[in-house]
Amino acid sequence: MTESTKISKKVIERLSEYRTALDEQSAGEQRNIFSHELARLCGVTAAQVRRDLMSIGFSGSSAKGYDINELKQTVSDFLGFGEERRVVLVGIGHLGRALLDFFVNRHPKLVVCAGFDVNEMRINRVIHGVRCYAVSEMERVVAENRAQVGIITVPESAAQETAERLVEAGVTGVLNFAPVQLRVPGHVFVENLNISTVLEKVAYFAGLNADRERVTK
Amino acid sequence: MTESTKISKKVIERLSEYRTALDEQSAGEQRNIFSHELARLCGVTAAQVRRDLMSIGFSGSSAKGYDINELKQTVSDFLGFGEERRVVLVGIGHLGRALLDFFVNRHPKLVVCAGFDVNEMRINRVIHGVRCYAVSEMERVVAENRAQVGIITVPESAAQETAERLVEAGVTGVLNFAPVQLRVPGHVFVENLNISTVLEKVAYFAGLNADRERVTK
DNA sequence: TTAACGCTGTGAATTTTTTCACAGAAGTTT
DNA sequence: AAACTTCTGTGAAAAAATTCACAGCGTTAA
Ligand SMILES: NC(=O)c1ccc[n+]([C@@H]2O[C@H](COP(=O)([O-])OP(=O)(O)OC[C@H]3O[C@@H](n4cnc5c(N)ncnc54)[C@H](O)[C@@H]3O)[C@@H](O)[C@H]2O)c1
Ligand SMILES: NC(=O)c1ccc[n+]([C@@H]2O[C@H](COP(=O)([O-])OP(=O)(O)OC[C@H]3O[C@@H](n4cnc5c(N)ncnc54)[C@H](O)[C@@H]3O)[C@@H](O)[C@H]2O)c1
Repeated sequence: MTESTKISKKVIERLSEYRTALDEQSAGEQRNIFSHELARLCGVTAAQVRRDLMSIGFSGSSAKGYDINELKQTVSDFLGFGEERRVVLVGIGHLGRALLDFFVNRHPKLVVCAGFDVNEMRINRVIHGVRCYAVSEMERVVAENRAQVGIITVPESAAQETAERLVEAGVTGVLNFAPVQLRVPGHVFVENLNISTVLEKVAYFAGLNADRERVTK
Repeated sequence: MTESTKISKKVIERLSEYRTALDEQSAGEQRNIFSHELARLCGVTAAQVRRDLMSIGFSGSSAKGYDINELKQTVSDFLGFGEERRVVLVGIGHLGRALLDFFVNRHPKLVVCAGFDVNEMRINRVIHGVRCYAVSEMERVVAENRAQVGIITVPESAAQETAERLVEAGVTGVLNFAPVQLRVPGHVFVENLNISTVLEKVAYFAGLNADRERVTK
């Protein structure tokens, strides 16, 4: 094991955002960036940026700030983008297809290498550039591709069994869009992304704000 | 103002999850639920459930736990689902259509009442049951519907202007899927949901886990 | 050469979030 | 009716995340 101190989910998320922001900037001619500039791009504080970069041992100069290319490289390496990471997607429905369309050829290091579905209509076709298979082939295809990440966009009722199959096939990280709590072995990382929950949260605060406006006026 | 103490985003998110979990349970005949049961359904601790419910002033009985119906009602009311909340969606592309399909008639109190796009092909049509308009009609339609929430699924380059239009039209909460930091007035709540970031996070931890497995074995 | 500036890196303080741990309630058993 | 059991509600402790605040450095200006 190479790692010294464990780094939290929150920090990883922000590092990913820093990298994305820098990528978008990179068309520009700017070679360096200050913590407060990066902070503004990502909607966090300058101190937070410095802390996060400190936590991965990256440092800049007080006069110039951070070297953009070096920083991108360091963060990419840290996130494990030194080599391609393979991702598979299960459930090629509305959301699954949107994600395929979005990720294919978009990300340099995360490549969606296969899709799976139970629907005959989807099987053995290439959708948005990704070959789709029957779920019965999952074990083989995941292994052949050495895929570590699985995206679950199947109906809620099929999510648990899908997770189990993915784990069985060798996946160690799952991004789950179905609104269920998956039960997986301890060595598997699961992130549940429940879009309804997020929307309900937005609605709640939208309501508070609307009320406040009404009162204030 | 009615509110006593402010409740954090995290708590709101979990409350939403509790409600969802209970809804799914509700087919069952169980009338009461213990904190540890609800906790398990939602992947949190029992203490957390009790704390969260305490924070909205809901209490159960030590013998029976919480009354499911009462709890659903209380949480729903707290989240502002006493009345219908109107939502509009801008950018009827791949992701936008998936979301329309998903939310329409799915949520009892969050109703997507209109969609907007610049593409002629989408305008003045009904997609997944939702009427779609030209963005030039946003002000009128949002006002007529008293929509408080806007979902942004336009390309990154159009996200900021879309946000401004939405806010102008009266929206006080925005769920933004474009990977940019929106600048909005202080009375508007913005939640950025960057799916790439989430996937990168999953990939990172999947990598760690895969490494660990390899070492352990 | 000296002074001034604006930044980074980072202990320390603060705030936020989570967990602990237990008194007291309500039911059950003996 | 006493002894158990198992839960909730909640102070208090602990842990995690964020912010403060400033020494020290490289750069520029005079
Ligand atoms: N569409 C959205 O915007 C959205 C938003 C939030 C959450 N979700 C969640 O994402 C999931 C998918 O949503 P959707 O709208 O794309 O649904 P969908 O019905 O359009 O697609 C589901 C797909 O999964 C396939 N499928 C069913 N069982 C399967 C199995 N056992 N193995 C493999 N594939 C299987 C179906 O054939 C179908 O193609 C659901 O759990 C939903 O709750 C969707
Ligand atoms: N598809 C996904 O799974 C996915 C995942 C993560 C993030 N996103 C983000 O969501 C956004 C949309 O993604 P998509 O895949 O649906 O893209 P898309 O190109 O399929 O859809 C974009 C839609 O927005 C419309 N549009 C463009 N400019 C507009 C404007 N000014 N006003 C109103 N409508 C406008 C287009 O006509 C099109 O219908 C992008 O910002 C993308 O980065 C998408």
